[in-house]
Amino acid sequence: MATIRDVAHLAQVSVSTVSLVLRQPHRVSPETREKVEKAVQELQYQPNGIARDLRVRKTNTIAVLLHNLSGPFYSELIRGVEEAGENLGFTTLAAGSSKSQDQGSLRLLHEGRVDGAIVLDPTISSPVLLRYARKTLPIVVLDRGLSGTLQSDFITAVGSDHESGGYLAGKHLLTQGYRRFALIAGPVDSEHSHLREVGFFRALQEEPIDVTTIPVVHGDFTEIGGVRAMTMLLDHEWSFDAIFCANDEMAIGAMQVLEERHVTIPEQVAIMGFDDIRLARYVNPSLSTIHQPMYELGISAMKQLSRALQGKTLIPGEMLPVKLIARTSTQKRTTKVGEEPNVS
Amino acid sequence: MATIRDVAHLAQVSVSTVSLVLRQPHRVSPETREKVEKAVQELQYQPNGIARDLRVRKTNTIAVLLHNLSGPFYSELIRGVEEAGENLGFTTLAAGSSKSQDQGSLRLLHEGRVDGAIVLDPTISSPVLLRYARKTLPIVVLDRGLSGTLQSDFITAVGSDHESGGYLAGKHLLTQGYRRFALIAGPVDSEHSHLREVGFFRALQEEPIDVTTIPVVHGDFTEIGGVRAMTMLLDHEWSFDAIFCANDEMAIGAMQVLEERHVTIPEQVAIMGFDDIRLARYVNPSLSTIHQPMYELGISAMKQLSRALQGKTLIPGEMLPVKLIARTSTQKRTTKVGEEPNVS
DNA sequence: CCTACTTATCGAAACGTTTCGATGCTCCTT
DNA sequence: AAGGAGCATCGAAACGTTTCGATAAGTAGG
Repeated sequence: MATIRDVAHLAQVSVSTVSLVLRQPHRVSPETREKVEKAVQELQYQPNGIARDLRVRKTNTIAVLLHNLSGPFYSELIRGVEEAGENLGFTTLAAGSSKSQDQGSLRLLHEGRVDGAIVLDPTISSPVLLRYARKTLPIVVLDRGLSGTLQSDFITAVGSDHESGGYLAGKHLLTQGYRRFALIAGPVDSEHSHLREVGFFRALQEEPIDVTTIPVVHGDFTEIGGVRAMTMLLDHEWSFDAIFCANDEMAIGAMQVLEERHVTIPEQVAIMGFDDIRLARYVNPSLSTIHQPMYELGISAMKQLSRALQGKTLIPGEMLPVKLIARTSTQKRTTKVGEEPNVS
Repeated sequence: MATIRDVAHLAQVSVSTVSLVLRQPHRVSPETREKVEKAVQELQYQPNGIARDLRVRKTNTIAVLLHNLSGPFYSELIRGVEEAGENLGFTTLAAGSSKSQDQGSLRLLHEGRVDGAIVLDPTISSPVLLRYARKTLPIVVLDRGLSGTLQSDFITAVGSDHESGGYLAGKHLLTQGYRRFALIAGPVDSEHSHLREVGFFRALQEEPIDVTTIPVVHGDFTEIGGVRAMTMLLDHEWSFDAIFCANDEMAIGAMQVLEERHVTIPEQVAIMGFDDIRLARYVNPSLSTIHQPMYELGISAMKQLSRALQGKTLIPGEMLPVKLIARTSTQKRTTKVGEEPNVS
């Protein structure tokens, strides 16, 4: 690889002049500029970004840390980050996180290879993030909780309004005429699941419905977890006419069990998910759910980061609105189904 | 941020000694080692990766270039790359590619920020890649063609065996008893689609079946493209009892049209896709397809890269076997359907 | 014609590491 | 006791840029 020195030599000028031509062409006379440009061409010179970064102490790069790059769930979100980043002049890197700290994505942070980070990986603990965050490395956590209070001025969260989502789900099921509910929640320690549950119950209580009689079983956010949860619910002969699942994956698992047991959806039981993953539209019946504004979340996160890098103060914790997506799994009950819609 | 100089100062040793402690601890006496380690702790010293990279002219980082990070299709593949990379001591970065060349992912390549690249993005042209590839920056293209002959020793391809995939699909439909075929291909310039088609026809000719009478319509690999293609096929009143689609997305689009028109699958028409995307298992009826070994492809690509970086020569063009996934969309025809399975 | 200002170019320092060869020491061998 | 080997430590150069202050040359004003 040719260096700036080689170019300078070939063009018979100093190294600094070459640099000047590259960065502020107007400051150099047309003749020398041309000489230099010719040399650059001839040598196919490409400035070394690493050297540049070292010198200017800035990389114009931000990292997106994912649990694994596998999540189809996050694709829209990343697209938002990337697009906003491009407009703002940043290169976006995505990295999955590996177990060891000295390798993989965390290396990007502590070795100063990026100017900022957007963290989606729930397996990276808040204390760890807190340790890395600093003026020259602001961090935005996205779609995940930030357990404990945040001491740092250089870290913030953006996410969607899970509580409202739960509320929307509850309201929807109520207006559709359902009255006897069951809940398949996420892991107990999932803040998101908890918020969705809280919102859901808030809606029911407005009716009012006695929420203490509603069975709640905790799944693990996976399809198979949904299968297990639903099986349990059914085996214990709980009665209900609508199920709210804390995410779509579990809802889909639950639907499979219902189908096997010849329980019709939505006639006998309505089912509602959360997230609006792609699959939701395609399962049979199509799954009603709550849509999170993934793309907008990405944009928003990137903007926050950019603000922070300009030295502005971070906005503490942004929350974006979600949207109800009504599909057939919660279609209004036909009156012919002979069950009284009574409370509890 | 503390630098190595600060550490040296605090520990009362030279800079080089600190470096030695960090890289080859055994070469320094226990006493000084301890002094240095204490200073490192106290200052929370983290070596600057950029400076290190500049000095040693190596980044231990490889880039995965995607068209957009959105592809759920590629998640398994990236997982393979990442895992293999981790074992080999590389950090993996994924980057979507943007339009401008000076920004985004290509910057990683020409500015020397990575030691190698795995390219999945079909929008990056082969000449461009050819220009970047060199001894110190080997490139592996994955799951995409490499148009034209390859002059470079530093670039290679790994992909799956699309021709065999097509063949497998053809064979499968034949053994299931189908005899009158139609084809929904990809874009005309898609090498993959072409290979799949070739393989498919090879299978049919073994029967033998006169392939010249088989209608082929070109889609664009999208769901909506599948809808259009299927509509066309139906409107022109072609008769067929099985359709091979060059990918699952289009197959799913096609299925929607069939359902609307009350054509039953697989009784009246069987349908077969390619790729085995997640959705394939969930559509109704579930879609028979050809599975590509995405994870293995990722592993393989990473290994190639690692070989190249060790100065070994690249293996020219690896091709991994695919697998038939038979589901209900091609279920064996029941004999009661009164159509003679005649040739042509 | 001298001074003051502007413009074009340059040299050198700096960014934070790693690594090579040099410098002392200590200890062993003969 | 002299010489050599081996070890611990160090100084300095190098990686490839950018940028600051200096210098030289040219221009304008009085």
